[in-house]
Amino acid sequence: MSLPHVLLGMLASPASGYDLKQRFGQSVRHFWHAELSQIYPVLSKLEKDGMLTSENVPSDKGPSRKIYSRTARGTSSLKSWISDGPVCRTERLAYLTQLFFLDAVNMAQRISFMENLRSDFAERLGELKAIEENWSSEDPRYPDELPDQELYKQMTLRSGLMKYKMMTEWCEECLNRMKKRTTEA
Amino acid sequence: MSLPHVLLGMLASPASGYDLKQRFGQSVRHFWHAELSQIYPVLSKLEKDGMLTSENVPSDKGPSRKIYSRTARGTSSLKSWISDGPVCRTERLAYLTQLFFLDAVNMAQRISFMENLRSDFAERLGELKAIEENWSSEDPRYPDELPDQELYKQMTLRSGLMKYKMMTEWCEECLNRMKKRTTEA
DNA sequence: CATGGCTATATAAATATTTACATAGTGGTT
DNA sequence: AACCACTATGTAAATATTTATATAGCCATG
Repeated sequence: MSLPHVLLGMLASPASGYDLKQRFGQSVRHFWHAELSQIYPVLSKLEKDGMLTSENVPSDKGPSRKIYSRTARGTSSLKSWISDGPVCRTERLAYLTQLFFLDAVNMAQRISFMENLRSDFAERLGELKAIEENWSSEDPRYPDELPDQELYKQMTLRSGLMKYKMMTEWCEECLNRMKKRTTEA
Repeated sequence: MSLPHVLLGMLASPASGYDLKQRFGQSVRHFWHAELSQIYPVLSKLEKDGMLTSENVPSDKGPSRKIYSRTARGTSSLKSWISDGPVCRTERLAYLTQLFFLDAVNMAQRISFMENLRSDFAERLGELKAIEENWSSEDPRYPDELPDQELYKQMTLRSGLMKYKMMTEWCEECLNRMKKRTTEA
């Protein structure tokens, strides 16, 4: 699977499991997600395998935090995962499957399904736009003069922006085609 | 999970597990995939739950086939899955994660990664175009006069065509930006 | 007639993922 | 003081998924 490598990648700077989960909720959200109950055991295993080291840091708020750092071996594992080439064709888009069989329900439900889908895409687009606006206003180098470290993150963001814009428009188009049918019938 | 519902949806006409796997390899490929070893137990369970019935049909080629048919209860389960609204935000795109951390490897590997990604998208786009050409040449109603049963399948196909076209162009753009940097440096 | 490939079904073992639960301190509200 | 929300780490149980293996007949190729 990819989660160990995702965590290794996100540990460019030291962080706890809880921190990593927070990071999932931000820029990474549109292409990966994981629960804390999955993250913790994976971090333990990575430490056991010598990919990470950990340090207990007392916290002023709540229990002490277990901060993980990437080892040279962890970095090398990340590199070879990327060097092995892109991991594709493992996508599972449940909403497209639902659409594929949408004729199973009545027209009101079809319209409602598509409207909900459009809302979801629009919401995600908004989230990514907010990230972009924030980033570009804080860094005058955005997007073309960014250092390498950030360039690829910007490309990832851009793919998300393009995708959700396209999918929102596609939903609109589908809705128009559907509504045209109901008025004609 | 969604696999039971995906199988229920694909069983609009009776089929064996092997047949269903073949169907995964066609139009459904760009948004879902499953192994036979996962399909067989799910079919068994669906039968146990009264969603499907099965019939053993002797075959002229190889062992006898177990043909599943959807029951009224199976159809109703499919309907309620769709009525519950779109299942979103469960995507895991490993290749975008790899890109996100692409600065971990050297420039030659970065270029190679992106070229492989572009090839993969281009290949998928080709597959979907072939499906579309085949379909539109066989059915003069394509795409706007299609019956409801096929309209939503066409919309799904269209979203795939748009997506892979966009992603291929995006890869090209990324490669140009990357190459511009190497020549400038 | 041995080898490999295709159709076809299925189990076993390993791994990945989700959902529910357990624990524990801090700070605020009712 | 009871309750809730938030930070923080984790375990347990259930479920989902992949990879490897087993079986078995049919057909073509050498």
